[in-house]
Order: sequence, then C-alpha cells, then structure tokens
Amino acid sequence: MGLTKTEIFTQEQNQLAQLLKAMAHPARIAILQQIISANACICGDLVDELGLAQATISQHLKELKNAGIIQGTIEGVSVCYCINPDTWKLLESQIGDFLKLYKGSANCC
Amino acid sequence: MGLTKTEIFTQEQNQLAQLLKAMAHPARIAILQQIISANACICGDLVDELGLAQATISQHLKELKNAGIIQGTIEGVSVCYCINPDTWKLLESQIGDFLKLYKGSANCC
DNA sequence: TTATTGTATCGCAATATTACGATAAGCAGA
DNA sequence: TCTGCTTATCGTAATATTGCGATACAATAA
Repeated sequence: MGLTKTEIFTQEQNQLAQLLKAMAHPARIAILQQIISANACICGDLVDELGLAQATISQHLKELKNAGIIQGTIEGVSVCYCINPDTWKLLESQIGDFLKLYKGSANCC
Repeated sequence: MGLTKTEIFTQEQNQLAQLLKAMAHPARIAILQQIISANACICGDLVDELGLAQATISQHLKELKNAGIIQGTIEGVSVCYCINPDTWKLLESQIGDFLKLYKGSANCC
C-alpha cells in the first residue's frame, strides 16, 4: 500500500521519523554540510558544488525546507539558505534522547 | 530515475544516510524502543505491541538487520533480537559529529 | 521593453518503500 | 509422524522517492 500507518504511532515517533527521513539522503547531508561550513547563509551555488542538476537540488532544498530544517530568504535575485536553529535544537534533543536510551547494557545474543 | 547517485558522494555521507534511513520510519523507531526498553533480547512479541501485521514487522526487522543496527539469534522456536552495540556506537559518533557541525552561530535570514 | 540570471515547478520514467495475505520453513511437543 | 507455533519469504497493490529536461516565474540589467 506504500503508505505509512502514522495513526498507530505516537507524535514523537512520527516527528522523529520525519526529521530523520529528511536527512536520510547523501545529497541532503552534503547540502547541510555546505550550508553549515559556509557559516552563514549560502546562496544557491550548491548546483556547482554537488554534481546534481539544478532541478534536483531545488527539490532536495524543498524537502529540507518542508521538514523545517532549513529556511530560505529571497535576497534580490537569488535565495539564501541557512539552518533553522529551532529545528536543529529539536533534532539534537530528539535524536539525543533516543540514542541515549540504549546504554550498552544487556549481555545478549 | 528513482536511484540515488551514491558515486558522487563520500563514503561517510552515504553511510550516514543509510543509517538514518534505516531508522527513518515510526515503526522501526518503535521497534528499537521496545527492544531497548526490554533491556535484553526481545522475542517476537512485537507483533502484539505494534498494530502491524506479522509480515510487515518481519520486513522492518530485516531492514534494521541489514543496516546492522540490530542482530537476531535463533532461540529454539522464536528469534531474539537485540541492539548491535558496535553499530549503535558508530551511529552515535556519526550523528553526533554531524549535529555538532552547526554551532548556532551566523546571524542570518 | 527586452534580455539575462537564479529558482521553482511540471511532467515523466525508473526505482524504492510500505503493507499485507498467503504460504513456506524450521522447531518442539503429543 | 502429525500438529501447532513462530518467523521468513513471495507476490502484489498502492504510493513515495529520485533525478532530470523543459519550462515558467520573478527580479535585475541593458
């Protein structure tokens, strides 16, 4: 059926899954790394940096924006992107909490 | 074309994307939480806990196993699953490093 | 006005994911 | 052996993702 049954999971589980999914693509990881390493808003020179077509980059940017991870501001002709600090903080706490659940205990298997 | 161009990204980017993708589904997050909260190997009572069909759960477990996040041991009739500590550590360091890149600096947008 | 430039969107093709019923495979007990 | 139990796999349907050419759109420059 290809459609996730979100209604049977908690809000937290769905939210975390959505954030992870938004980052679960090498191109989107590369885009985020570029944005961060520029340490500022980056205007769309991403097409030259990565080896993907402009339409493809634009689509990945859209997905990151939909997830709230980045935000774009129109700067004259071009658009500048930067990390959304609130979402990034949320991401850190949600993933952090989740990863901390496992303490390496339990001698099994 | 529906096929990710892995060859233009670094090994790290592809690996992190793959790990994130394996967890980027609420059902798989729920499964991992169950396994961890049991603080031991969990035999397949997951079908009763989550509201998904047995075939679906088995498929999600397979994906988590393929990603190396969990491991399964045959325990007589049933199979016991637990976290793979090595992969979990890798996960923590990879995601941790990635999230730490952004320091909330840059007054932008 | 007419380029030009930077992005977004459309539409398509190829492939992947999600979910599940049906069924198979493996093991333990009667 | 036969039966029941647990898990894996197959096949299928519905939907999502990925990538890109073509094109539209908005803002500036000539």
